[in-house]
Amino acid sequence: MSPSSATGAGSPAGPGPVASADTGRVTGRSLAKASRRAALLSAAAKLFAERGFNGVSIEDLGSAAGVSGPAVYRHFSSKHAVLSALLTGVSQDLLDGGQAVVENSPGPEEALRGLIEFQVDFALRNPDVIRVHDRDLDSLPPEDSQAVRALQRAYVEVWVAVLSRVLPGQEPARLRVRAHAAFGLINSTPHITHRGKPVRDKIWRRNLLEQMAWAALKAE
Amino acid sequence: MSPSSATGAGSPAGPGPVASADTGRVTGRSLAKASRRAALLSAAAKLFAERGFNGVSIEDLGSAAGVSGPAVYRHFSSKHAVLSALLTGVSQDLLDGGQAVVENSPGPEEALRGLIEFQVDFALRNPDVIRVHDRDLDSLPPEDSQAVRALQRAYVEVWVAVLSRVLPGQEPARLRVRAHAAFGLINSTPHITHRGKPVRDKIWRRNLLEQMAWAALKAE
DNA sequence: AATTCAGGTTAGTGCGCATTAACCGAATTG
DNA sequence: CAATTCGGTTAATGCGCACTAACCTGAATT
Repeated sequence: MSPSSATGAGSPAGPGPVASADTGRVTGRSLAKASRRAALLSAAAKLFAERGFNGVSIEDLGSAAGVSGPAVYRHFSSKHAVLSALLTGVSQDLLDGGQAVVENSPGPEEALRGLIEFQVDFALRNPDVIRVHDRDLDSLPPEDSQAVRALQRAYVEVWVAVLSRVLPGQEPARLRVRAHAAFGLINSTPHITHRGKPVRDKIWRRNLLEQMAWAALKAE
Repeated sequence: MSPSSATGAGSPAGPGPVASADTGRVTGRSLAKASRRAALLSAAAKLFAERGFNGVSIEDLGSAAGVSGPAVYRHFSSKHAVLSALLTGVSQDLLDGGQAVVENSPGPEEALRGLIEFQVDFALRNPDVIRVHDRDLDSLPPEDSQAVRALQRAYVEVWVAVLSRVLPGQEPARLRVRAHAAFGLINSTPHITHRGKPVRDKIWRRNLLEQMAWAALKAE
């Protein structure tokens, strides 16, 4: 439910997870702060997914995390910064995870399988974040959204690199369309999910999506 | 570029395209009015796609259609009504088109092929509307969005009915996931499209998406 | 123990923007 | 050729909401 990493980007550049601002000490306060931050991001994922970025007020956000209103500004410099942190975190996780999958795979076919499984797993586990990402990325001020887009592009290129070894001789542009199509296919389930209820983890759904993605990517 | 039908829903229930409100006469004014309305819907599709429903003001909308500000209220009862008309129109078009395709097909395989081609064609021609539909459907007040969702569901059921003849014996729930996945795949291209520029109609793109969709739907 | 500081709180404040009011001139109508 | 209706205009109006101010309290630091 909660985004796994989602560090950085709250204050200008967080020195590391869980540490007091000036001294590097790990105090009781810094722990509390970190968990507040996490709670805020988690609430944000849920609320933004349900009602959209503009449908959620700072007050909503705060009280969903147990504090109320402007306390949010002790953790994020603006409402946009919350969204930014959320999307940056998730994009980074995807990129890291994708790279790890490829590195640990003996060959391109296995890598592609691994990427598919990874993406399906991610989409089924975090439908909220997927939805927010699809819908509200453009709500960010350009400079913020560029960072997210850069991560996104890098992730796509991970896929394209693998695809170019599985389907040698295909133009990169074609491969990029293939990758995007696969994302669209795999990420389609959040649209079925009815308003925020966690998708019950039917295994057949996971398998079906994997089969379809594989078939689509290898088509022709 | 402009949505094809998109009648109805402006005033409570438009009696028919292009006719003076009270008398059924086709006067010069009613023509002008109809074209204003069309211009507004077209502008709305473009602007909403670029900036999102909440990123577009009534003023923006009006001036993009050559009139300014509150004149919009002479054609739509509210900003939401504009979005509603847009999405209702497009959903109706899809449903009608899908049903027509199925009716004119000799058998299930041809019907499925036809549906795929129809959807790909639509997605490549109207990326704006696809994007608005994906992103801003939840910005509507519940009673409006239900109408759109109903049309959407009906369209999905057209696909499911065809799929159940192509893949006999599969549970409807599985087929529904397949249909949604196919939509996700096919509708993925608007996400590549860079900010409103019309997608140059590369044929290979169309063919590739059709191949992938077909492969995905028949997978396993 | 005295001091600092960080995270909360509750009141503003100000702006953007949807919607409404009041008014106009030209097409439609009888 | 009056009377009317309609689509347009510009000027309020009012609300929702992001953000700021001022203040409070208790943990961290010394």
